Amino acid sequence: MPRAGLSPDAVVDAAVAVVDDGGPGALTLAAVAGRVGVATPSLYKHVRNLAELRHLVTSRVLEEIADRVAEAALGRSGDDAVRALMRAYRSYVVEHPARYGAMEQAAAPEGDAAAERLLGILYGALRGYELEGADLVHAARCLRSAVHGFAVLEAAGGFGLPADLEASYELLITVVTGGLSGPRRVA
Amino acid sequence: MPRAGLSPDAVVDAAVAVVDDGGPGALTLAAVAGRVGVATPSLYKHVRNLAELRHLVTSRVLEEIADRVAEAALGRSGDDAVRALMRAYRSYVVEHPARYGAMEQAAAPEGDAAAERLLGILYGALRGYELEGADLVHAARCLRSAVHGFAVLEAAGGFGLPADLEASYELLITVVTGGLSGPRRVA
DNA sequence: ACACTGTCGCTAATGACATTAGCCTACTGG
DNA sequence: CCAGTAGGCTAATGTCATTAGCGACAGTGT
Repeated sequence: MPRAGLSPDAVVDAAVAVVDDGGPGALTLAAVAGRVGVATPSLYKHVRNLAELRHLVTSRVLEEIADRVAEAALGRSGDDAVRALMRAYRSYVVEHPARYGAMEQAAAPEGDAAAERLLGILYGALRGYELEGADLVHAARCLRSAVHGFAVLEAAGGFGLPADLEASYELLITVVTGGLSGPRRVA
Repeated sequence: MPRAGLSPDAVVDAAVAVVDDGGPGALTLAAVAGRVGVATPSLYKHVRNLAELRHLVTSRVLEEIADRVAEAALGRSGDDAVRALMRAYRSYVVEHPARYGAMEQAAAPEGDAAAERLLGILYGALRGYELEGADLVHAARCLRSAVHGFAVLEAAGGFGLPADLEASYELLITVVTGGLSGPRRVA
């Protein structure tokens, strides 16, 4: 038997592919093994178990989002940065709804590097608003809620007709930028 | 063997209880059967399968949220109504995070009555803003995104420290009400 | 009282998965 | 060339969902 030449990364690649066709529910070790042409137990040489594989998948997805969002926000600041970030975020979800949905099954591990990075980018985009301490934290949470909420609903088909989703999202962007840049200090 | 006196509703009750302790991942037919003191296959007399049970659970949760939110918004209008609605929504999530999380595994069936009702309440709360047609739809989507996004993140422990979540949510309320009542027509 | 019928619960069996144990062999460094 | 390890495999176990088929109990109409 020739070696399959697997690696943890290759397993995650395959897992992502499985999710892409078939949706989050299709992510099983059997499916991944089948895709890379290996018996199911062989995967355990590269991945601790299904739970870990799921975490690796969400880390991968977070990395991809962070890459895209970082590039979009690069060289921008204030409302402009937040707008670009939000649009880039959604563009990922629109392109890979199944991947985004896959994250629901395994939250990012505490202290996950990709999650931290994405969060950092988000804080960076808010820098232009000159928020301090707790206010900055609150603003970041609002931004996350808005972006993630829309993403989850759209990825899951939670909105009725897909029509005009762009316009809805533009409104959300307006609401968020308007609300976070305007009224400081809400307590 | 004395009858257990089950019914679809009773099965959903038990399923919700299973989710409450144990989290969404603990929802299995075996666990539900054990809780009501019945063999697993007996559940099929009341529920088509696990997928349907999950849907029934999400309908139940949506009903509970709709009840709470409807009462909160009753007799209020405009920003006041939206504020009350948002606070009531989150209060449910804080009390029953596992139930809320359980909805991720089974989106509301197309045309689900509870989902429609909740959506209707939401539209009702926005009535005070005098939005028309597409603008109203966009506003509703923004409201849903914000509320659901925050809820998902909080229920999943997605925010770091739980500290000050109240303040963060109040900011979100301010952002949403400010953004939706102010600038009509964003196109 | 009594048979009748359908409802509801049970046991047995099947099949998909995850996971573990233990074996065997292809590479890799000396 | 040789040894050791990494990476694959088969076999076995346990949990679950799901289906099939069996029996008992409750309510109905006589």
